[in-house]
Amino acid sequence: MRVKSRSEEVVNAIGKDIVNGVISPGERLPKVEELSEDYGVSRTVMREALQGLAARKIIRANQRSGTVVLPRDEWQLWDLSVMSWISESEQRKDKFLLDLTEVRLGLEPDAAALAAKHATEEEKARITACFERLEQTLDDPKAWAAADFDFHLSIIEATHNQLMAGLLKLLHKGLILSREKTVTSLNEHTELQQENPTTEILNRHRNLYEAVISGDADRAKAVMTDMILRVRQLIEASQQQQF
Amino acid sequence: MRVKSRSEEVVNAIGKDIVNGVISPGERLPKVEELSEDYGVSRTVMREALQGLAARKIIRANQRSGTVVLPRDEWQLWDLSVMSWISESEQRKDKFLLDLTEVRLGLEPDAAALAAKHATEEEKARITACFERLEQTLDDPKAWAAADFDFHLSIIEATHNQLMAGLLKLLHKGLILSREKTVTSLNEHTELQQENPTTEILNRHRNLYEAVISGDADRAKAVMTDMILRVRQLIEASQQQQF
DNA sequence: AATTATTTGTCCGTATGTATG
DNA sequence: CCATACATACGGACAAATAAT
Repeated sequence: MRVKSRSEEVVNAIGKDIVNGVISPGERLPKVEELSEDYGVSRTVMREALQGLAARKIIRANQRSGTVVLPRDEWQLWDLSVMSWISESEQRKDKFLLDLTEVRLGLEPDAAALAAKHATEEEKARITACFERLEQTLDDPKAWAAADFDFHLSIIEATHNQLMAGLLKLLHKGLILSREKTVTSLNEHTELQQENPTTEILNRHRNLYEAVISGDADRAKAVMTDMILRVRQLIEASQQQQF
Repeated sequence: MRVKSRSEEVVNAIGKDIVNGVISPGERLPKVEELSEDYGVSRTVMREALQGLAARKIIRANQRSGTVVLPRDEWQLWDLSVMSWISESEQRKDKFLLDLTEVRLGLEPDAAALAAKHATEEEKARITACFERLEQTLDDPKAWAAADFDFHLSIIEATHNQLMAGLLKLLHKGLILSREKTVTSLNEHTELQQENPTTEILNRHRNLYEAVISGDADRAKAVMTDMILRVRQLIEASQQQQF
């Protein structure tokens, strides 16, 4: 396992505080020397940490006038660290999951259509292998989640659009983060709502799989749209229920 | 204007070299001391620069074994700096512009629909103001481009989805970068293709504007889709022509 | 308009940690 | 398990920018 550097730790600590409103946009951070004392690291490390936050457009450093927190709409949300801080934030995580799903709804059906159009034989073979893994892990939720991730990934990477692929990869990682941090587990919830959800879900995946492999872009798009709409329903239901 | 720090300059220099294949994925960079000598900066600055590249998943630093360039599919493409390097790369920029447009096609129609559904009175007023600015700048290409950017932004921000808004903002900035670096200017090209493109384009924008203001989500989505498909046609035509 | 004070930005000598052979 | 080579971390000094006086 990869061990986090000191500056990464500090980035996470300060980043979480900012996301959770402990420090608000517009406020000024203490100067570097003070911060480095607070967090028990050298100025070098603290400077690197501040640069990490600045790269994500969360703070801006100005000579003499100090370092300030930038307004929320400037933050670079499409970053795994920022996503993890939001996923852990009680105030933010619900809206975050819905927003992610909305973006997914725009992109992933198109990605499926592109994959149906452009997948090479090699890519189709990989998609097939991923689907077969899905069939075999119906009874093991953890293995199924991993297989599901790989299945979607194999389709995403067949789009031959690196920008879209990178974005959807990040989005799915965000979804996983979001699910991990959700106490009222979505898995448990789906089990409550339906008698036999897994075979129905597998059939949806089979539809998608067949559409992509057979090169039917329109059907792939439609099936993917349905799948995500279904997920959104479950999320909305699960979030309603909390009150 | 904001002046770039030394480390930012070094990030750009090395980043461009990597994007252009001067240094390839898998290759190892010289050690920090050597690099800092090559670029005429201190080790501190070079370390900050390397961290900037590492944050974008372009390199990974390992103790003892040194710093290596990561494979392309790990790079964080959704970053303005990375986008600017690609936009300046002769080998990459054409595909990049098409890929961007494809992502736009997935997202922005949905964003328009969301805006039509959720825009507040205040946001509608801003959208109206932006549209009126469009009407008034028909004869000034530079002012029109700026007004166009703001018009799209005003719709994007009415989605009430910060993730989508941040993404589309970045995407539009990427489009601008891409256009700036394109020698065979798209503007000139459109003028060659049509007699009177500007009024037709304005009418498309009026359709979109009216749909959003009247809360007609389906129409807003359809009009936006048409607009982007039209842009894609022009891009494809312009890129074909280069040979 | 000039000076000063404060804070970030830069430099470098040194020490420590860690993975590789 | 040791030696080596590299990134990582420390801290004191100075440079540059700019808000306040």
